[in-house]
Amino acid sequence: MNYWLMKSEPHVFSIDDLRKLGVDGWDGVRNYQARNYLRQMATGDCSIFYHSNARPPGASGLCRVVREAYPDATQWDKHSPYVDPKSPRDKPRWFQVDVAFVEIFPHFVPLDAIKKAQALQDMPLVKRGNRLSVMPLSPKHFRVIRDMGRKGP
DNA sequence: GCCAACGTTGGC
DNA sequence: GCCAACGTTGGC
Repeated sequence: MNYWLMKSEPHVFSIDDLRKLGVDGWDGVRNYQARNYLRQMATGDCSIFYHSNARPPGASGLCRVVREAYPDATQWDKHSPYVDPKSPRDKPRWFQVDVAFVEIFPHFVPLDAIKKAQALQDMPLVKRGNRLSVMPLSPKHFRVIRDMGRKGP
């Protein structure tokens, strides 16, 4: 069982949107390293749902991988903002997984609090210049953020 | 293969 | 809106 953190801009897709849908495809990832992480995900893996470009940014809840990586159809959709005309049909560049809603944290965990938590100092998220939208978490980091979200400060 | 120009991310 | 830190692109 692996743990992840996945970023979404809540004005595009929020944890509340996922709650309403139950399950949704995590498409639109257009960074090779993030794509590689998507391909490492296994059914049952748990992920922190992180709200980026928000006020404040932070961890809003949990989701779970329910379908492993398969080609992201938006790469061939001319009308999609995520279209990639150079991606070959027979050798797709971009992949997505499907995730299911698990929970919304009763206590949203702002980035600020993540930065202040002693146990989270070595997380990739708080390292300078990290812009990855999908990243692995250690079990400890996952647990600490989850517990902050459930119990509050 | 180098690297300048350009585009994107995302916190502030 | 600003800008640091990247990643990507394309000319050479």
